Amino acid sequence: MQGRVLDPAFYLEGSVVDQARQLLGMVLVTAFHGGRTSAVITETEAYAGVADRASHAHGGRRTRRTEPMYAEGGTAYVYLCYGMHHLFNVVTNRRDTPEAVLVRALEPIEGVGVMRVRRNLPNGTRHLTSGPGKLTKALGISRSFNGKSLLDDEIWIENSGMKLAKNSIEVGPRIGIDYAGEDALLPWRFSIRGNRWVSK
DNA sequence: ATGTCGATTTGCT
DNA sequence: GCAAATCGACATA
Repeated sequence: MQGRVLDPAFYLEGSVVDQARQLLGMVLVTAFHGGRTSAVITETEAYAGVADRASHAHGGRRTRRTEPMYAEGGTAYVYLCYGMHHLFNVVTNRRDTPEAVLVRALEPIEGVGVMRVRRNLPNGTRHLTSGPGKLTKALGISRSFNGKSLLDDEIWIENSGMKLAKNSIEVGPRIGIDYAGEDALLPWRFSIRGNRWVSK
């Protein structure tokens, strides 16, 4: 299944909610000295910039940590969550418009052996990449990837060309953002219906 | 199958 | 200090 690198224009046009939905079915690839790994994006969430109370950039908050969210669409935003998990986001929109898509789950394609080693799960298991903290570990995404361009050759996204039917996309509220008040109810979480590789 | 809890660091108050 | 875009270990049923 040979995909094409996603057109840079994808990251710049349209709303982040649409982009989160469209990223389902696309393939996230990492390639560096530790090996090459790739996996289908099966679950995403949209974080819609300064107006979204769940977003790290809410109200224009701009710190060392959130700085990559303000970069041009097509940049990686990787941050440490709960002091131990790296979470990977795809930054979208123009510079200084801080929107991002959190990638919450993947279905492995290439490099399953490497993923097992990185995750320290020697035996067959379905939990390799079914969560936002797990998938970064499996693909070797640490904070050194923070701010990297997705148009470069260490981490990028390929468009498989597969078009998902509307009824094969499951929609719901985002996870773990109870602090966001009413915005916690927004239907901005997307996953491939029936796919086993989604978070719990 | 479901529930509780500890880990561990960053960024705010 | 405290809560956080989480995970895995362990307990109980």
